[in-house]
Amino acid sequence: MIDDLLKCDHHGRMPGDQRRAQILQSAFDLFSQKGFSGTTTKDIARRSGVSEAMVFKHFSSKDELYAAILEAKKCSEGLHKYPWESNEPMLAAMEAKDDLGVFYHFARQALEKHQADVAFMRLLFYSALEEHELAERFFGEFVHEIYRFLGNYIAKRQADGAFRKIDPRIVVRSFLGMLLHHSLNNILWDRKRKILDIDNETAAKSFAEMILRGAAAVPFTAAT
Amino acid sequence: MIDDLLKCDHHGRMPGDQRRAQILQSAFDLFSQKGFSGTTTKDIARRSGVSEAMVFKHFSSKDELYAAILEAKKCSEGLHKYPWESNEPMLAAMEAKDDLGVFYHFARQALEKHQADVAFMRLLFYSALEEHELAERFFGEFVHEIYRFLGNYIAKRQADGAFRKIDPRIVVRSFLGMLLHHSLNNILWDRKRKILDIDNETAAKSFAEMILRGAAAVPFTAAT
DNA sequence: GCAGGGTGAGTAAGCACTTACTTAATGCGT
DNA sequence: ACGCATTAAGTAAGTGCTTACTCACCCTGC
Repeated sequence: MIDDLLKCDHHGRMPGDQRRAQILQSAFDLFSQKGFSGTTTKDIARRSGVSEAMVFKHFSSKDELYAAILEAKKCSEGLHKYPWESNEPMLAAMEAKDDLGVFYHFARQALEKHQADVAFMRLLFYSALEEHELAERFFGEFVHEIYRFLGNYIAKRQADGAFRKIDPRIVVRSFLGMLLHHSLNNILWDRKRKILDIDNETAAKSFAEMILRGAAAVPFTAAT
Repeated sequence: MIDDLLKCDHHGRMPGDQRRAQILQSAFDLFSQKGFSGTTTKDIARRSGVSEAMVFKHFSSKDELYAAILEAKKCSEGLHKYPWESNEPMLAAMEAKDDLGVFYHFARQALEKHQADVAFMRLLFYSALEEHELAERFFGEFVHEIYRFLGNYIAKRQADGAFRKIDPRIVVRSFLGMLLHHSLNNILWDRKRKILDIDNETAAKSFAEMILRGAAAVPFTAAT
């Protein structure tokens, strides 16, 4: 996640930066599993293979450790921050006004990301419930930008006459709802996929088609 | 919630049942605010206006207190458990094969319930993250039943030729996604309604129309 | 030889939970 | 209507353990 080099379960000494990253990673794993108040600094130390004192040599408090995780995540996300960054197929579809393609590739990227980063999703949920200000800001900025970006595209396509008259933010909310709820089911409530077991491609395709039919001005006919 | 009589901040003695209910309510409020491990038995006692020992006279452990909350909720929900119980307009719409009415009244009831019971929603989220077995069972049964009920209706309407060929569970997932995500925004991430501020009627209407256009066999035309 | 990674053994406060005890209500026989 | 036993509501002050956090002091590789 943060740094793959730290995987070596090195018994002896370790450069400071590397040990710091390892502690960060251990804390991340544990916070995402058991929440902030459900995780002890002793647990974090044990998982990092060091004494508790080392944790406090790198981070002055448990709270600071939490803040450092979010800071690290914010940076490490980098180019992959939004589902349209480094998503060439989606940007190409936007250019070509291929609405189904736009929604499909957006959905695909989002679902893959949720699946690849279950721990981070859990952490975000915990911090939303615990009302950690940093997480709230993180989520606020991120979601706001998605509404802006997708909303703009929808408004433009409404002007083209492709989409019916409806508040674009409602379309975005519906679409994100499908994606997030699907991921939430897979992460939290139905991890065994007992209710619905479909792969990301099928899900992305279904949700894209659903939202497109839902928002289209003229009856939509599937390519297949 | 559990019992309104307990509102009296009665300084002196109180009948056992009443005090028990009061402690249950305090614990419910605190668990939903700060999670299970974020809440102390001392907090619960203070909020109930009694000593910690009283908490343990009524409930043998913190875990049992948690279980008692879920048990109490399970019963108190009663007739209002599912969004179609005591929802005459929706059942009437089903009878009349008024698909828009079915989705609208379902959505309306669900959104109202989420809004009225924010604390319970938070508690369910916490317990999903904390993987409390009782909460998982609670959620599993509930969601499973919703998929069965709505899925059946959709399958029947597919047989009528009203809905296109698509796995009904995907339609249900899309629809529940819209509703839950909308409530989640209002409860957790966008409590100030900065991104999207619409009332439940508008939301229910929009989502119902969206899912119906998304799933309909023939192009849907709105009544308005 | 010394900077910096690393620790063992703390500390004070907080945790879930218990014990030994006091106080207020409720019968109930006379 | 009274005294008195019984019971239930309530608590102060613990129990042993865990928590976040500290400090004095080792090593070891360069």
